[in-house]
Formats: sequence, structure tokens, C-alpha cells
Amino acid sequence: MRFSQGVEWMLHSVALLAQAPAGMAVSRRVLAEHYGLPEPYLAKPLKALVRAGILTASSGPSGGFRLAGRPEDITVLDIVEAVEGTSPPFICQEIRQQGTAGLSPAVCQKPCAVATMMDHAHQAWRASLRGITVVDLVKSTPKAIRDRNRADFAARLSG
Amino acid sequence: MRFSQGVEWMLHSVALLAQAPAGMAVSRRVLAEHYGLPEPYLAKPLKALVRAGILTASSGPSGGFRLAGRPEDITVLDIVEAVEGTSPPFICQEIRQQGTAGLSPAVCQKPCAVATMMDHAHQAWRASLRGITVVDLVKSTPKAIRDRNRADFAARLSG
DNA sequence: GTATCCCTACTCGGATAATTCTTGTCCGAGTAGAGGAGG
DNA sequence: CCTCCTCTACTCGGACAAGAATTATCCGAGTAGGGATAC
Repeated sequence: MRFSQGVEWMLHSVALLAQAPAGMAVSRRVLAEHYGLPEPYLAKPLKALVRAGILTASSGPSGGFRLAGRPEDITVLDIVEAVEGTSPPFICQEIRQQGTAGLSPAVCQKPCAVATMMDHAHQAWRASLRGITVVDLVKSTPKAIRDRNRADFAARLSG
Repeated sequence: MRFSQGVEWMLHSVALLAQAPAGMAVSRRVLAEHYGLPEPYLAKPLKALVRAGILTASSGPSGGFRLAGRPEDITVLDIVEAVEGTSPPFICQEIRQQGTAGLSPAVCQKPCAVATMMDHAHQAWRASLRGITVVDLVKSTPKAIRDRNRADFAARLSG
């Protein structure tokens, strides 16, 4: 059980987009070069973020991606679920209703204890990620790096 | 991102094994018929539980699987991690060290904020599952079902 | 009647194919900006 | 000098292969129990 790499890529990319000057769009190519990632495949998770309403995309020269809303309103959970999907990792197959000891559907109207507890754990995981916003992510990065990113963006705007 | 089906199978199977009379071994075939599962493939996750020390296996007639320890000492987390592995779903690839904006290893001695928070969420998930034992699982099943399981095991012992 | 031996049949364990999902890649549609021509 | 038009080049989006992990399956090694036999 492992998350796709797109999760890490998008968490870092969104944090980087939050550091861009207001109104500036960052292209897929710039993101790929910034982190040394395979550029074509970045399209897949980026598109997922656009569909989820986290990013907006614009075409043409000086086009690219930018945040759709305020960084303090975007949680890490939003990003992770936009890439990985909202489906929980554990999906009850109701095996208690099958086999020689199969239970009648009448008895199984309430979810079984296994499914309930796995769901509780999943909600605990979600709550942990929902408590962190993109602003928190940016604040956690060392100031020297943020300064360098700012200078990098400024150079791109002028050049 | 989805758990393998073996997780659900083993959670139910261990709960069922906990209801068996002391010393009685339940074979793979009985488990498969009980839940209507593909019998040959049950071997894989069952073997994982044996390797993890949760179950013990015995060969020959009247052989099968039984709990290795007391049900109150076996947590749900033990079972899930025995089947799925202990590797966390998010593994930091340190992309901040790559690309044109790659950071020097000296700056990256402390894990990045993304990895730290994903790990916190994973630990919250583990803590939730660690708080539930097999005894809790059995107690959560309706009494009528437990009685039927007990009668079923008794019939198997005599017949 | 009892103890011993053998044999059958049932068990788990590892090695082996088919399928689904993630990963990686390519090319086409669309658009904004730059440059040149005309007024 | 200003405005309009065209053209270029850069962008995203969807469709297309390759590899890996999960799912599913088979057959062989080992063992415990039952039955027959000898004492």
C-alpha cells in the first residue's frame, strides 16, 4: 500500500505556487525543472488539482498554474484527496454475508465492527491532514529557501 | 490507494479463530467455506500472519491455524501491518534536493515539513487501530452470531 | 485384548500465470504575446 | 506615432505503451490420525 508519487510532487508544487508573486502563473516546465521531475507526467496530478478546484490553469505564453483560492483555505487533505481520490483505503466487501455462514441482509443493516473501526482510523488520519494548510507548509520552510524562491520568481518575471 | 483484500479477510478470520474452542485448529478450507472466499489465495495472507507471530500453523489431519497468543494482546494494527507491511504509505523522495533548485544535503538533515506531517497523520491512524484488540472485535459481533459460530465449531469437533 | 506398524488422506508452504493499476510518454487543440505592416 | 492583423511559439489536455504490484492458481513436502496386523 503506497501513495502515488504525485502526492509528494503536488504538495511541494502547491507550496511553491503559494510563494509566487500574486497573479503570476508557473508553467509545468518550470515546476519540473525546479524539482527535477519528469515533466510530461506532471500533467496528470496537476490536472487532478485543477479539476478539484485547487488550481487554475491558463494557456499560451506566460501561462501556467496558479492557486485558485487563498493559501490559508487550502488544506493538505484537499491536495492529497484530489490526487489520490476520496475513496477510503479500506472498503468493506461484506464477506460476512457470503459463504456457508452467510448472514441475512436484515442482520447486516448496521456496518460490521471491522468496517466501523477502519473508518474511524481513516477519519483520524483525515483530521490530522485537515489541520494543516498551505500557509503552514510555507512557514515551515527555512527563510533562506523562501528568499531564494522569491528571487527566482522575480528573475523569471523580468527575464 | 487501496488495501489488499487480505486485510479484510484476515480481520474477520482472526476474529473467528478467537471464537474457536481452546486448542482447536481451523483449516484454510473451513475458513474459505465460512466466508465464501477463494480458498487457495487465502494461503498468502495467512502465511503472513504466521510469520508475524500472530497465528500458529499445524499440518496433517485436524491441522490448521490457531491464535498464537491471547486475543486481548492482539491489536488490529498488528493484523493490518502483518498483511500490508509496516512501510508507511507516504515515503519522502527528497525531491527538494533535486532539480535546478536542489538544496544541499546539509540543509536537509531535518526531514521536510511535508514528510513530517504525513508521518504524523500516519501515526494518528496507527494509534487508532492499536487501541482495538481482537477481544473488542468479538464483543462487537451480535450474540446470536457468536452462538451459531460456537455451535458450528462444536459440530465440527464431534463430527 | 493390546501394542506396533504402515498407509491413507488431509494439511500448509512455495513457485507459477493472468489481471489491474501506477508510471512514463507522446502528440494535438487552443491561446496569449510579439512583430510587422498599414493608416 | 498609433492601431490592427498575422504569425509564431508556448501552454494545457487527452489518448497511448511499459512496468510493477496485486490477484488468482497449481502442485509438492510433511504430518497426524486411522486401520490392519502381529503378538
